[in-house]
Amino acid sequence: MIVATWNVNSVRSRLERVVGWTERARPDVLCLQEIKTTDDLFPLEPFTELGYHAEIFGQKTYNGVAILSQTPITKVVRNLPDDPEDAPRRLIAGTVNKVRIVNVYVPNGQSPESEKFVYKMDWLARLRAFLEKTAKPSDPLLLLGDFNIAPEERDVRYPDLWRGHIHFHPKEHEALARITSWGLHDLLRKHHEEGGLYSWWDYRQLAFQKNNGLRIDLILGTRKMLDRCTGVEIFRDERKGESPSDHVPVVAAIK
DNA sequence: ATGGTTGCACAGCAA
Repeated sequence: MIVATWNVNSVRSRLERVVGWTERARPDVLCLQEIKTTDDLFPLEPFTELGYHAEIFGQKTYNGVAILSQTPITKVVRNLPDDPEDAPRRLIAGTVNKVRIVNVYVPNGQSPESEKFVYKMDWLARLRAFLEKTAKPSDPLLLLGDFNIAPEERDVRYPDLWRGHIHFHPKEHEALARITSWGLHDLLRKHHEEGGLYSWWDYRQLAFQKNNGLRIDLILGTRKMLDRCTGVEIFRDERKGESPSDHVPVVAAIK
């Protein structure tokens, strides 16, 4: 089973690219973040033509997540249990081929001094509680998406410049460690020890041309998933060409 | 340190 995550930064403005990549890569499961559309305006047809089922959890203008799958998606959950009805739409979970898929778009946090950073920390704590409450570390479970956190120095091109800012802040690392300590492993690190593997480059300051990147799009898995994982790849080329997302797809193969 | 770019939606926010 091929499982992919991609923050597409608007599925409607990026439709041709997203459909084109999906057609070539043919993931069994594709988790999208920042679809930036309400459910009724999600461009479903090109995906159903490719044979995908879809569970969408969108909103106007911002955020929004979706799971596309070549096999049916069951037991769908939208947002965290303690989220109010009008909370930003950042989480959708479902079961595909007996694997629990938890697709997240973690809050950006804006800056470590902002209220939004407090919200990011709280959201991550509630995500940890959600895992505890709804799953077991012995389950076949993947937690994947845009974490807006680069785990380690080797995941950041210029760690000394990023340290203490959002995406590479000690408090974020604590919050992420709380989540992984529940029983999750960074699947990419089973197969790749090296640095320089990034999934996001800012649109500004020619960040991609200078390779000022971060690995903030992660595929975490329970022990069973770690054992079944046969490879993880980052599709760096999707940052090139006409109107790319600022993120690229990350893909895990699960036997 | 600041401001750089993109999307949505048509000003200014979020990232």
